[in-house]
Amino acid sequence: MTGTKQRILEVAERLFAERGFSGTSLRTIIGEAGVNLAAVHYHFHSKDALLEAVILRRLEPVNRERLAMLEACEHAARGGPPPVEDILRAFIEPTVHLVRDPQRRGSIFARLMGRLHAEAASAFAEIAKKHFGEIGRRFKEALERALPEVPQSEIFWRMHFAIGAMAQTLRGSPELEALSGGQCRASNPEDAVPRLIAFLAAGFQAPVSIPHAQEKVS
Amino acid sequence: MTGTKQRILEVAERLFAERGFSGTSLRTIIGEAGVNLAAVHYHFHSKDALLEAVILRRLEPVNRERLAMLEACEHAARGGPPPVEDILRAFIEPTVHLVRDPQRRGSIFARLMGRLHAEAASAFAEIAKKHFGEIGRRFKEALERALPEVPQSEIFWRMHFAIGAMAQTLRGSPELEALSGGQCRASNPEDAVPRLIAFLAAGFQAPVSIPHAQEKVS
DNA sequence: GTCTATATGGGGATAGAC
DNA sequence: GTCTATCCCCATATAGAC
Repeated sequence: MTGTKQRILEVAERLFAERGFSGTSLRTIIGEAGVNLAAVHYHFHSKDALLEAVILRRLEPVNRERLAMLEACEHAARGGPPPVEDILRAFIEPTVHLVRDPQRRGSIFARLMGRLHAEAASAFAEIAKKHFGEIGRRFKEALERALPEVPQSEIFWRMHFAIGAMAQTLRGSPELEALSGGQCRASNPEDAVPRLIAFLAAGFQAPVSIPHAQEKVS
Repeated sequence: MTGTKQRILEVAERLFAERGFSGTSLRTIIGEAGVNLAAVHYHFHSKDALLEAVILRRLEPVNRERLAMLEACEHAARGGPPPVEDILRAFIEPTVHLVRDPQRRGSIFARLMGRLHAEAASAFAEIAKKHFGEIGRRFKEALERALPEVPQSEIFWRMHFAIGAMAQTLRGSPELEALSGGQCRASNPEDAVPRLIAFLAAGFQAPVSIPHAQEKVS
């Protein structure tokens, strides 16, 4: 039966999300998945490759949907730049409302993404660089067109801040939820995403006060 | 000689920041510190306790300076609420321009804080909850006064986003720096902090569009 | 306070039978 | 494809001499 490979992927995804990559051992994974240790090395070749498989399984559809949403809102804008909110939504929503996933597995992967943004796992760093390059450029261009008054390098900074806020939201923050006394359950994407988009859109549109050397300002 | 304890603390801080907690072994630490393995267990009792010592050594002065800066800007506002920018600066700058540290050790700890915000290390979760509670409440109150038009629960959300953006900035992001072709070196606090504050201040002042149940709106 | 030596367990990976 | 058995190394932690 080849449910084995699937079960490994799903348990690994959950445990990596909960405990991090280096905090999760293959033996824990196989224990919860009820499979044999050798099966992991048979289906994937190493722990690093398992992580890569876990990520790619979700990231590729997410990135496809991101581009589709971006193109849709650009088309809707009929030549002009779409509103910043729409561009941000195209980037953020596919990560949360993951594909057409009946269970809540999407949010588990979202937590994994948020967590891996912070972890050292070199395997992830390469994957991120490889798969983020194209997406990043595409959204950067869209944001530049939508924000002609913001210099190019400042767009990078603000994308940086935005991704941090998004990653924090994806992974959740126990101490802040505790502080709010349950008023803000960041783990609930339906509550979080519209607020996040409003916050980030305002940030992107903030006036630029820091001098930027040798740049086209529009 | 008790340089041993110091050297362990400093090497551990750097390695935890670079590779994460579970990604760093005591053996790597003692190798770089040039001390004996048993010395770690003698001076600290366990790896968890070592992490706690590493964090507390920096976090307590940081939180003191945060409160001092907050009180200073509140005093300067003479009864009225201080500008949001000043409140944010009081929270962010002490993490970066750490105490009066001659070397660049401050930024190493900053990276550690950014990274640990994401890692599972239960030891850190407890420390964060304990030491963030007071600071969090204090800054939440200040932000509420400065933003009377923003409902209370929305303040929590925006603090959440802000801390995510701050943590990302503290820890740096190789893929974004690569994308920018070196235009935005997030690891350089002097460049990052003023931009981060401007971005976050705009986000905090964004108009509130999502309905908030049963709350004082001012 | 600092060392050597060692206890004890867990880690990723592989060979080879079935 | 799946299993058992095992290699080999690394992990945290401790005991006890100096």
